[in-house]
Amino acid sequence: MEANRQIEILKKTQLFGALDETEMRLLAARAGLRTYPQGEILFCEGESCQGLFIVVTGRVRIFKTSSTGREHVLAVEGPGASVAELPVFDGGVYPASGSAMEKTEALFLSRIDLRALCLEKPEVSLKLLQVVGARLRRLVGIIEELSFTTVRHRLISWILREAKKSGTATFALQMSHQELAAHIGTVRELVSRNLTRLQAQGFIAMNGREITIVDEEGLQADLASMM
Amino acid sequence: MEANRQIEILKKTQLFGALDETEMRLLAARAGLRTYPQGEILFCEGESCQGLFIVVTGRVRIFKTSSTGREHVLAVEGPGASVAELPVFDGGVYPASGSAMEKTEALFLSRIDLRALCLEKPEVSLKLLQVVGARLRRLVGIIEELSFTTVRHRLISWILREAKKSGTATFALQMSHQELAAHIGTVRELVSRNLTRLQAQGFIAMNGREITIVDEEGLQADLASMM
DNA sequence: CGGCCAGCGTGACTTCTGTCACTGCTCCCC
DNA sequence: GGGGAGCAGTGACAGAAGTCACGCTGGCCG
Repeated sequence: MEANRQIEILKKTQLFGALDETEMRLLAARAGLRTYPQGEILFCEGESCQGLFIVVTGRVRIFKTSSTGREHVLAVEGPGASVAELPVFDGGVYPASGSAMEKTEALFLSRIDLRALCLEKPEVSLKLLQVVGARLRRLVGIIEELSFTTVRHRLISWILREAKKSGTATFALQMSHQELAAHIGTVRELVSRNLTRLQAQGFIAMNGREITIVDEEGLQADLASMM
Repeated sequence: MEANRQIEILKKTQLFGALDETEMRLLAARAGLRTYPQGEILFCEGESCQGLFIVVTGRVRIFKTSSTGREHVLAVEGPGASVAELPVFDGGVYPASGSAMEKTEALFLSRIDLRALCLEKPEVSLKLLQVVGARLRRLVGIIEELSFTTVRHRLISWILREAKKSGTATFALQMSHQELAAHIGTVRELVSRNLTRLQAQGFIAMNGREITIVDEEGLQADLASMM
């Protein structure tokens, strides 16, 4: 049953997990499941927002594109997360674009339905505020990094974060330098050069697509000294 | 009557303007009016959020500080605006600091009260989402500028925005170069140099603290060519 | 009136950034 | 096995960004 599957999905989302069965059914009836092949655009910067997406499977990359074609990734959202929450309130345009990093299924909820739900179930609004708040925090963090630090610093931060995420000192670089560059707000060449330099300085070791942190304290110290 | 004055104030805010008299009274009873002299800190980056501020008079400057002391202004909010909306949802920390740019009065609402209000009056949540959404848009805009453009570009954008705001080609620079630098994410010296250069190139004319746009199209063209 | 101080303008540098161009490498598909 | 396509490393630059150091000015206060 399509509807039952959707309800299962909805239960796992931060936004709607707390709704009761009846609400859930109503919501599922309104939501449309869409499938996007890898690389497909879900929504485009500048387009008018029509609704919100809930990622079911796959991952969605939220990014800005410059007029020269450079990209800056603002966030990557996986299953259970919502994307493009803005439309609930104003009917403005999407501030960034979203694309599927792999084959992705997403539920689409129109702003009209969502708005109605918010008015009926105030908890949903609060959850939404929570999600948007987290997003706001992340954006402020990005601004801080861009405004006050160098590419090297951002790269080190990224490496440390990634290692922490994996739980060990060694982790696999799962993306191309190009993509990593888009994450930390620079270009491919600088990622390449800075990685090489960190390796030459004995802070990290690289083996194919694997990065090992050799001297974590050194990296930390480097971060501190650059500030 | 203090309470009546507060109600007058609340009526003019985006957030609570639509509430009825009863609600308004309740809210006013809960809110605390605080006064801050010029330069005083309302809240500090990293402190745990306890509530939201409504600016009554004066202006509040929202900014990030780097460890070297550089600052980046994220927003300036005047009467009727709310500041630090985050606490409604999570009890996390303030992502940035807020200070009074001049003598400022602000109403403080605790997160508990606000949360209760949101649950009771879903419209308030929607308004909040609208405000937070606008903030989100602005932050994404800042990231875009920082990530893709130069100081010169940001300065030109700022000048064009400022002129538009004033409605004429001439407007007064109401802040020091230092402060302007904090707005566009750079340092004093670069503001000074770039202003001089724009003047030398005949795009703008400066007379004391007054800036006149001489060649708006030239500026626009410059923006376009840099991208 | 003299001194002080914040704010501005600038020169001299250093370091960072981003671009271009070219070279390999590897994987994949005919 | 032979091309390609896509990614990665690197040298060479040009221009931008930020730092330091100074000198100047105008306003304010004692």
